[in-house]
Parts: sequence; C-alpha cells; structure tokens
Amino acid sequence: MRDVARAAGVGLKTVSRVVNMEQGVRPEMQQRVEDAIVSLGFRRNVAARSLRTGYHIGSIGLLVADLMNPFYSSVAKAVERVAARHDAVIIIVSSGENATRERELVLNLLHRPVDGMIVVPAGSDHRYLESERRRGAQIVFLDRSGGHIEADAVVLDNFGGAKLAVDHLIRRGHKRVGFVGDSTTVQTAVERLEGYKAALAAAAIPYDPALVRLGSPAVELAETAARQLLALENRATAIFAANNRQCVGVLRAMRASQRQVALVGFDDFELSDLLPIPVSVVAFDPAELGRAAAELLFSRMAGDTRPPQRIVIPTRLIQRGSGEIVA
Amino acid sequence: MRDVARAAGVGLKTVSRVVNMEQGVRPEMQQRVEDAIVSLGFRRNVAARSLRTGYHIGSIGLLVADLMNPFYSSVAKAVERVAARHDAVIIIVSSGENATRERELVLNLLHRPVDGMIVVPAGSDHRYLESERRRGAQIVFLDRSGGHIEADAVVLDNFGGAKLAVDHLIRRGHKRVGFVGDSTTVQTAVERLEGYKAALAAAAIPYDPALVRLGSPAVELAETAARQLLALENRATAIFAANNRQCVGVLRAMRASQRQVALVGFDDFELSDLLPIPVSVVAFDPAELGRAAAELLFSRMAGDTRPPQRIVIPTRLIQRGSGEIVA
DNA sequence: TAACACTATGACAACGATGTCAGGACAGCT
DNA sequence: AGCTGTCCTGACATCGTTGTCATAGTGTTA
Repeated sequence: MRDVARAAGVGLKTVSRVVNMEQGVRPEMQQRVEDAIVSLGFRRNVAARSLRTGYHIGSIGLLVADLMNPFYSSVAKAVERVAARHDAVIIIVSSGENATRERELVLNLLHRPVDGMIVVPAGSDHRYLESERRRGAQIVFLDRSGGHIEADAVVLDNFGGAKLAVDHLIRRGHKRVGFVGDSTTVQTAVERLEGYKAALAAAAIPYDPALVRLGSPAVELAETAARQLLALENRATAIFAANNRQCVGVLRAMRASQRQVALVGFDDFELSDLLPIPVSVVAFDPAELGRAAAELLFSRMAGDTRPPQRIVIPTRLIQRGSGEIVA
Repeated sequence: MRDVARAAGVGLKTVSRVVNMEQGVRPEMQQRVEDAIVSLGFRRNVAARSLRTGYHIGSIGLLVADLMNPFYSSVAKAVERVAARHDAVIIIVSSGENATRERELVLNLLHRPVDGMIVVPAGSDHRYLESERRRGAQIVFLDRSGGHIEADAVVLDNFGGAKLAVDHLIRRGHKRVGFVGDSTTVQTAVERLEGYKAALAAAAIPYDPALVRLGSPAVELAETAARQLLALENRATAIFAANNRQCVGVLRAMRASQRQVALVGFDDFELSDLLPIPVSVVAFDPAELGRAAAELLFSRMAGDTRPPQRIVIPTRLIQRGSGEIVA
C-alpha cells in the first residue's frame, strides 16, 4: 500500500480511503490511486486489515464430522453460498467424530482468527467455549446442540423423523425392527433411538436390545452390524438405518446375505430411487440446515443479540418401496 | 500477549520466546509465562504473526468446481488430511466452473493470505497468476493443468481412460457409442473426447457428431442429453459418460425412457455396484489425486524448486455388467 | 580483581493496514 | 478583508506479533 501511495504521489491514508470506498476523495485523486493500484497489481493484505480492525477478516470456520459424507457436503455447499453473499470464505475442517480433535480444531480456528464458526459437535461438553464467546466469538451449532452451553443450534427433528419411520414399518406388520445407528455419544443417534423406542412403545412392542446396533459410523461397520441383525435366530424383518452411511451399509449387508428385509433410512441419498428396490427414507433438506445456520451466524456477527435460538428443520417420509415391504 | 507479559512480570519478547519455543529462556521464567498463558487462556493471534513473519499462516486454499460432487469431496478430504499433518487448515471455495469467479476467488485467497493454493481451473488462461507466483505464491493445479503457464499439475490419464472405456464397448460389438460430457471449455472433457475419438478411429468407426453431447455439467442436463441420444432415429446402443455426474444423468435417462443400453462411466461412484445392472466404470483414486497435489504443494512451500511437475494418476476399467451388454 | 565471554532479558522498530485528528484549501458569509 | 464551516488530505499511533540489538547479569580466566 505504501508503494501505491508513493506511485500515486499521495498519502497512505488516501489509498486506504480509495480501497475502502470511503467518502470524501476527489475523483481526480481517486483515479490516480486506482491507476497505481492496477499498474502495481496491488491487493489489500487481509491479515493486516483484520489486525487493525479487530476481527473482521471475512472468513468463517466450519467443523464437520466427515467431509466425504454427502450430508456434510450439502451443508458445506449451502454454508459457502451464504458466505459468498457476505464476501466471506469458509475454512472447513473435520473432526472425525473425535471430541479432542473437535476442541483442538475449534480453538485453532477461533484464533486464526475467524469471524465466526459453525460447529457440528463431536464432544458433549462445550464449556470450553464460554471464555471464547465472552471474548466475542460467535458460534452456531449444527445438526447437534452444544453440551452444557446456551448457544444457537440448528438441528433436525430427529425424534419425530425416527418415529415416523418406525411407525411406518410397524404399520406394515413388522414386529422385529432392527436399528442401526451411531454410538450414543452422538446426540442425533440418541434422539433417533428415542424416536424408535417411542414408536415401539406406541404399538406395545417390547424393546429388544438384540435388535439395536449402535456405534456404526462408517458404511463397513454398519454393514457388519446389519449382517448380524439378519443372522439372528429370531431375526429382524425390517431395519431402520439412522443415517445415510448406515443405510448404505444395510443395503450392502442385504445384498451380501441375499436377505431382503424392509428398510427405511434417515437422510435421503443420491440413487436411492434407482436401486432394485427403491429405498424409502425420512428426508429433509440438508442445504436448509446449512443455510439456516449460516444465516443465523451472519446475523449474530452483524450484532443480533436475541437469546440463543434453536431452529428445528422438519423431516418427512418418502415412500419408495423398501419401507413398504410387509412382514 | 502483552497481558501475559504483565501477568508474568516479564517482557513481551520473553513471552514470544516461550510461545515459539525458542532457546534461551530459564526454566523458571518459562514456567511463570506458561502459568500466565494458561490462566489467561491466551492464544497467539495467527494474523498478527503472519503479518510479522511474512506468509506462514498455516492455511492453504482449495478451489474446486463443485463441493457437492463426490469427486471433489474425496479430493478435499485427502487434501485436508495432508494439511493436518502440516498443522495447516484448508479454505475451500467453489467456482461453479465459472472462469471469472475462479480468478476472483483465487486472487482473494492468495491475498488473505494463504501459504499456497490447489486449484481446479475453470478458465483456460492463467497468466494472471504469473505476477502472484513471482511474489512467492505457490500454486498446484489439480485435475486440469493451468493455461498459458508453466506450473505444477496433478491430473488423470483422461485420454487413456476414455479410450479404455470406448474400446471396451466397441469390443462388445457397439458401433453407435454415445458420448455425454462437459463442454469443451473444460480441459478434461476435451481429453476424454479425444480418447473417445481415438477408440472409434482405431476400430474404423466413423465419428458421428449426433452421438456427442457436450455441455452437460449437471445431472439434469446430462439426463436430457442422454434422453436425446436414446431417442435418435439411429440411436446409440452404448453410452460413455465422461464423469460421475453425467453417468448418473444417463442412468436416470435410461430409467425414464425404459431403454437399457450399454454404459461405461468415467469416475466410480457410491452404489454403482448395487444398481439393478451394476455400472462399469473407468476408475481411479480421487484421494490419490488430492494427496499428490497436497504433497507437492507442501514440498514447494518447503523450498522445493524442481522444474514444474506433471503427475498423471492412472485409471483402470472395472467391469460390473453395464459395460458388458453386447450390441 | 579486572577483563572477558556468554547467556538471558527486554526495549524498540517493523509488518500492512485503518482510526483519529489536525491542518490546509476553498467557498460563502458578514 | 476577515471569519466560519466544509471538504480533503496526510501524519501519526495503533492492532499483536517477531526480529534486531543493546544491556544486565553470571561465570570463567588471567
């Protein structure tokens, strides 16, 4: 910037004014400065700017569990779109569902600094964020709410969605409905399991722990879990898969074991409708989740001081065939 | 940092020394400083640090075409993994295959600043990067090489892969092989089309432009293109889909028009093996593409001054059924 | 004991930008 | 002409950190 000032024969501050489009620069001066900027290929250094202005660097952090899960890709894309409207970019990191790594990464990003963060929590205790928030950090939780902290969160209707799915299977005559989901350290898994239990209870079907397989975050693990369900003495005649990874795992298990049972997944996925038996799912709009979280974050960064919000994104059942197989 | 210095009753520079683990601080001092750091919850401001040291901020930029395409998700995940090993984070932006936006975003990121960039080019002229590179910016192109610039690039064997696919179809007796791909502004599309032409030529099959549909970047557009191929008077009996989006589009078109033709896709995708007719593809490891680009970038940032490298990732044919349907 | 080498420490400038503020130019008014 | 107010402009301090360098303190040697 100094070079530009020298080249244009003006003061440093005048260049700053032109760059920031501040009022009160004579057109002639402005032209001279702009020419110098172009001829020198000058671009403002964002780090220096943010240092001086306090934190407004035009970047927000996004912590997800796994970048490759299409659910998070959709979320990331939606967040990026909102960020772009605010001339901001997103820094994406993934925790791999590891609470320690979550904490490390969140603190790392907050001190880079970023203007705000959208966090898919891996851990269940977020008191470590209190001091950061007192210092002005803006944080919005996505998909799961933070633990031991009053903060904004945009989540799904996990209980309702799961209940919808399992009710649907029960209505088709299924009494042995398997559940394949994440470990109970993951909040969404807990809520979806509650929905599952509620549906069973409503139909007076006893809860059988043998039908419930938790801790299967990846496709391979879910496949193993589903195979076990299909190999039980008194086996499942229907399965509820608690997320898209697990649903794919169940599909693979069914193919491998040549056993077709009823299936409803939570979270729609590409090609679900082109499979031999199209897959019924509890669907929602992942982009809406990301969009809502990003909008909320930017409104907070702009000074919105309403009490912490909790936005719940609705779910709906899509019947395609696999969930309509009768017992 | 000043607060820490005051709290510990030491000079600013001593705190800096402790934080940077420099030599020559008495253990007692070090302890005092560390206590103060912990009790104040101090974290070094990365922006200020990078301002003082020149560009070493521990972040690299990644520009892709579309975050939601699983191909780019895989790449991003691989890049993130390498970056994490170097204590760096990645800033991801997407160009949407728009050359103007590409340029804007790349320059934006370079001046944030980032230490280096991995770019999937949308445009075909990257001379605008010359001045950036002279100023020390490190850039590695991914999936496509930069235009009018000598720079590192990690790419696929597009020609070879496409030829492999089309050879395979021709060997099954197909003489009317359709091509559904991106517009020729996309370098990979051009190379894959060349591979397609080479395969036809090798079998002395005349090139028929009516069978070639370019400019279908999204699933919906590819579906439309494929429907047209299937509705031709003298219609295609086989289709080569030049990327995973287009392959899905072709699958949808086949389902919609109830016409099953032979199909080979370029780039494998999840569930390709679970479809009614499992999809044959030209496969490669997208993660390897991302990993290689990231490794190269970090080695450049560490001072590697070899001449520009061009790394080609090999492809292979996976036969699953759809490509083995005979004419 | 004086001279010296060496280590640990902190004062200060600098990185590149912006906020504050004072001062100069100029128009409009008395 | 002299005064006032507006509008532009640039000097300077500052953000949080690190590089440079001077200095104080310690131990060693003659």
